Order: sequence, then C-alpha cells, then structure tokens
Amino acid sequence: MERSLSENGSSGTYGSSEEEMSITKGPWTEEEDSVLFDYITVHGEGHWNSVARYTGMQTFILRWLNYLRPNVRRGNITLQEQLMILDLHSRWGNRYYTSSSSLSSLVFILEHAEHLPGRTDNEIKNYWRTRVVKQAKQLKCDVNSKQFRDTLRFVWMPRMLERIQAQASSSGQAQTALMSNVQAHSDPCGGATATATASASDAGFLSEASSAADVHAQSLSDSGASYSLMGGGSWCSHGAEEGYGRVWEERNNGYSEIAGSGFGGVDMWTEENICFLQQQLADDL
DNA sequence: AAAAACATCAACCGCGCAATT
DNA sequence: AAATTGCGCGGTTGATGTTTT
Repeated sequence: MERSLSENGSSGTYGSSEEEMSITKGPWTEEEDSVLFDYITVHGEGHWNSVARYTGMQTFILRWLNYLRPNVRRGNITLQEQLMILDLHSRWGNRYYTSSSSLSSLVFILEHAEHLPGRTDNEIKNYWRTRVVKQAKQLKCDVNSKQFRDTLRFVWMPRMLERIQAQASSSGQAQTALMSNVQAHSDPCGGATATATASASDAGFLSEASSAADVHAQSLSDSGASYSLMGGGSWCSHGAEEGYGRVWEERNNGYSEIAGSGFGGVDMWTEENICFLQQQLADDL
C-alpha cells in the first residue's frame, strides 16, 4: 500500500510530488486502518499538529476523525439528532469560515451533548444534502429560501417532535422529559413562541401545526423570535448567537434525556410527510 | 433472477479566509 | 502592504448497498 506514515519530521509521505504520483485512492483496507490506528495510539492525536501541514495528511486525519476514532457513530441518525441538525442549521446555516456558525461548530455541539457524541461533519453534511436538500428540490423549493426555512422550523420540526413524543409514549420512555419540554409556554423575551401540541392526534396535529405555522411563520420570523424546541427553560433568540451557550446548556438537558432513551432511525421523509410539506408550502404562496 | 435505477456515504477536491513572513 | 502558506470549509464524486422493474 502506498498510504504510509513515518516517524521522522516530514512524516506525511504524501508530501513529495514523486510519492503523490503513486498515492493509493479509494476505500481503506483493514490493514491500512490498523496501521493508522496503531500510529495514533502511539503518537496521539496531538501529533497531527506537526505533520498536518503536509499535503495528503488530511486524508489520514479525515479517516481517523470520520471512521477510526473511538466513539464515532455512523448511520442511523435518530429523530432527535435530525431535529438537532435542523434546529441548529435553521439558526446558523452552513456559512463558511466563521468559528461559531459552521457545520463543524454544529458537530462540536453534537459531540459535547452528552448523549449525542461522535457524529461527524461529513455525516451531518450528507444528511443535509441527501435528505433535506433533495426533498427541497422535489418540492421545487429553494432550500435556502425563507419559505422553506420557515416551513421547516414551524411545521416540520414540530412534526418531528410529535413523532418523537409518539415513540416515547409507545415505548414508555422519556415521557416525563418530553411532556415537560414539549408544551406551550410563554416567551420571556416578549414574543410569541411556536409550540408543538404533544397530545394532538395526527390528524389534529396537522391542522394545529398548519395554523400554528401560518401564524408563527408570519409573525415570528421577521422579528427574530424562534420556534422553541426544548423548553425546560424557555428561550428566545434575537440574532443567532446571542446567549447561545447558556441556552444550549439549558436545552441540552432536554435533548439528553430524550436521546438517552435510545429510539431512532425513523424516516421522517415519508410520502405522507412530504405531501404534507408540499401542502404547507403551497398554502404559503 | 437479473438488470436498472436510486440512495447513501466515505473519500477526495478545490476555494477562499486567516495567519505568517 | 503584498505575497505566500496553511487550514477549514462546503461541494462533488464514485463505490457500494438497496430497491424496483
């Protein structure tokens, strides 16, 4: 194999043009993974700093971060994680190169949420692109449009929350956490707060969510108020980053309890749900 | 049962900002 | 102040797996 790591200073052997000519591409073999794993075990992750400057080292780093690193989780993104992704993305988007607003920051947050460790940027990105962006295209809607974002925030996310709650009910898990988190509450910032009605039947929920979406999408999005996902301590956002650390800490308690309950892997992008989304988008026009 | 179409995800690429010289 | 280098990011590709015809 041509991928190699060596001890001496210019260790990333991808560095020289000669060697780059013979770089192996494509899927990693078990043997390669094993070599890389051993290397990190011996040298530690900190060693990246001294070798990462060499072209191609990025390949090793990515393999480690996205695959080999302990606690990395792959596949089967839970509803809770999907909800988090949508929530955070609605707040921060996927803007470039700022320390507080990128997908990597999102990963950072996921990793520091006690019960949602190990999701990688690649995975989140893939979810966003293969699911969300794809559905937006199917709906003939610009994923970055205000209309789509509002629909996600005020219709889709409450619907996901509803599903999570339904799962919790059926499994008898996390009921307390959800019931305390998913309920109407006043917004101390003075604005209205969109809420999912946890006890609604599906049909009932649809109409309630619809009207809620209509009202809130109109009345809230311009003012900067946000749909409140988890509201142990209710919160509002006037500008994306303001007070986020504190808010996250409070909200994360809710996430953690629910995420810890262990259900997930539910596909929200069913025909029924997409039709529903389509209806919402049509109504907004 | 086989082929085609589609979906997913790991891996790689290249751009542009930030830091350094 | 300008040029260079490094780094982090989102975008894209291609392999693989799954579903549909």
